[in-house]
Amino acid sequence: MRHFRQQIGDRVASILDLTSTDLADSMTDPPSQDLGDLSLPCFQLAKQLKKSPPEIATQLAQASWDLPWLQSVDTAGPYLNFKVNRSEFARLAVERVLQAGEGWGRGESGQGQTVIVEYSSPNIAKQLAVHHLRSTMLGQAMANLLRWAGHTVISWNHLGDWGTGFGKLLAAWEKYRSTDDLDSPPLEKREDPVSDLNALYVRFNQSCQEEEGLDSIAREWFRKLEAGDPLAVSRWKRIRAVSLHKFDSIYQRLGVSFDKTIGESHYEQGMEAVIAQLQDKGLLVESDGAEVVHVTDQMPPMLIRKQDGATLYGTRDLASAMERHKLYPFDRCLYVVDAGQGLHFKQVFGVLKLLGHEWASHLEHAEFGVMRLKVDGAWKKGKTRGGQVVLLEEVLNQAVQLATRKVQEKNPDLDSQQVEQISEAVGVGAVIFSDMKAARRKDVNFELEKILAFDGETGPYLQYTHVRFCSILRKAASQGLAAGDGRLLEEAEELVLLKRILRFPEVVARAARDAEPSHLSQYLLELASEFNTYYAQHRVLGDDASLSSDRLVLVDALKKTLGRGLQLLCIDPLERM
RNA sequence: GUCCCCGUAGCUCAGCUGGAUAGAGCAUCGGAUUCCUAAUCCGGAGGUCGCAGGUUCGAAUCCUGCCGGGGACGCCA
Repeated sequence: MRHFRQQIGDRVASILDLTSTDLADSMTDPPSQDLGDLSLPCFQLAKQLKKSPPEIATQLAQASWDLPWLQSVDTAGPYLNFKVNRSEFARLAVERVLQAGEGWGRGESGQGQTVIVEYSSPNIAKQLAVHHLRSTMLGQAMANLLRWAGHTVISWNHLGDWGTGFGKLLAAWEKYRSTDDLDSPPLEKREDPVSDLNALYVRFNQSCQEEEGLDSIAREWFRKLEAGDPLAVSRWKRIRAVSLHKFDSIYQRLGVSFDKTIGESHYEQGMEAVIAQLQDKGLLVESDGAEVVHVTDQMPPMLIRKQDGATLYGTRDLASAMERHKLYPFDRCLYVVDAGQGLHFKQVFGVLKLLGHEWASHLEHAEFGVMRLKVDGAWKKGKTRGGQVVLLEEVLNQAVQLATRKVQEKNPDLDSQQVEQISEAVGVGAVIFSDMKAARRKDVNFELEKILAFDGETGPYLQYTHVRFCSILRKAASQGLAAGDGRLLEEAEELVLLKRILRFPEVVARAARDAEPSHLSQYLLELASEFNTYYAQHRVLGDDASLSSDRLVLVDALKKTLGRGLQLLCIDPLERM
């Protein structure tokens, strides 16, 4: 749509003899279609030209407008309103989309820019819970959007595979061998090894409350791991491997993948070098036996090394950022992590800046609101520690199960393989969309009933709309109907749809810029809703063959837009459901 | 106490870098299916945009203060 606004902007600039203009961006849609299809408020110009807004509007309206896709230019007080020549506009719009082909919506706003997106980043030896959905899906959608906007993206999974917690796990492995020996059956052969590991961990933690000395045993195991003790390392590696294997199976269902999966353990060797740098710059300060860096007066100091000499995850984040920048000198690096870690990232970014790294300003905490679970009637942040987690996989399975029933009921002729494939896409899509519908900063209360509601503004609604497009295209193909050029698309609802379609590239660019997938979610809902309104009023394939051909091409453009949009959100666009 | 995020209809949320009468979905009430999938569509009812100032020709949108909710604030990640 910007393409068209730009033409108006250029013409206005030449009429008024202005050189630099950003008029294309200040144009809006009039509040009603009676007033026009596009509007330029003249207040800004009034300031520049020292004339009243209505005066300028009048002057512009009286000038000659030779854009072939414009019908008329009118004023409404300070507003300059344009009416589009529907036939010509439609022809040009359709042409634009179809020429772009599979690359429709692709932008060049990110050309030549490298972006790292860190997301998901689960801890190994723990199951993925529903709340992991947030970082995982938001991050994957951001990566997709940034790529589609032209950036070079490196998607990054910063695995939590290091820390004193693993000392506990290794201690538990040893302690409970008589009741649950992880070597028989071996971890790798078990049905759900991660769940077994998690159970062992929880059990150990509970014992810590009652039994004295378990903590020091756990610390000792972590020390062994750090020192490279063969048994500790081999068990840790096995734990890591089975965890990754499990994660991958879920990532695959969600359409999630990473260019880099690097655990915190990777940075362990680099810790001393980081600390040396901080020391050289005179930033490291002793405080209560620990070592800290004072970032600014606005925030508490960042803890670098504990009293016992061990480093913390923040120190590893410093090392990680520096290594990343060496490998891929990025223009942006997004951390898709919950808002609760705001201070932590401020400290990390601040320390990097103190170290003299210019690129510290390229680091962004793409924060999101927490997911709360209902615990004893109150909404609480879901935590693994106390048990009480809802497993992501179980939520997916429940959604798919419900979708299966629905698909079978609506479409009894499908064979079982089709039902399975469609249900998976609908169920998983519903879960994914429910997580990305609202702005990422909003906290979300986990309500299974709402996720499983397939009516209204939901993933299934979008997929259903896509299915309608496909049905029409299938039917047209079976009739051998050719695509038209769009010049007969003169209905008001058709203009609404064409304008909506043309905004797609702008929406992608904005969503990428703001790291805000919900911009796309909202856009797709509007597109679907406008189409369904149209669909209820007009027949696409009717008696008039040439009109049908033109409407067909509109449906094709809609399908390209919605289909691509769904893919960017990791939702599978379906042919039937 | 300090800092961060949020506060729009009964509930869940849109509202783009300020622009012409604040929009959806759910729930509720009433309608639509000979015809491209009714997982849909149409209509009714429902709002002092938390409150008070300020900036501006113009504020739900920007600034300040207050209130309410959530979160973070040193040896977990």
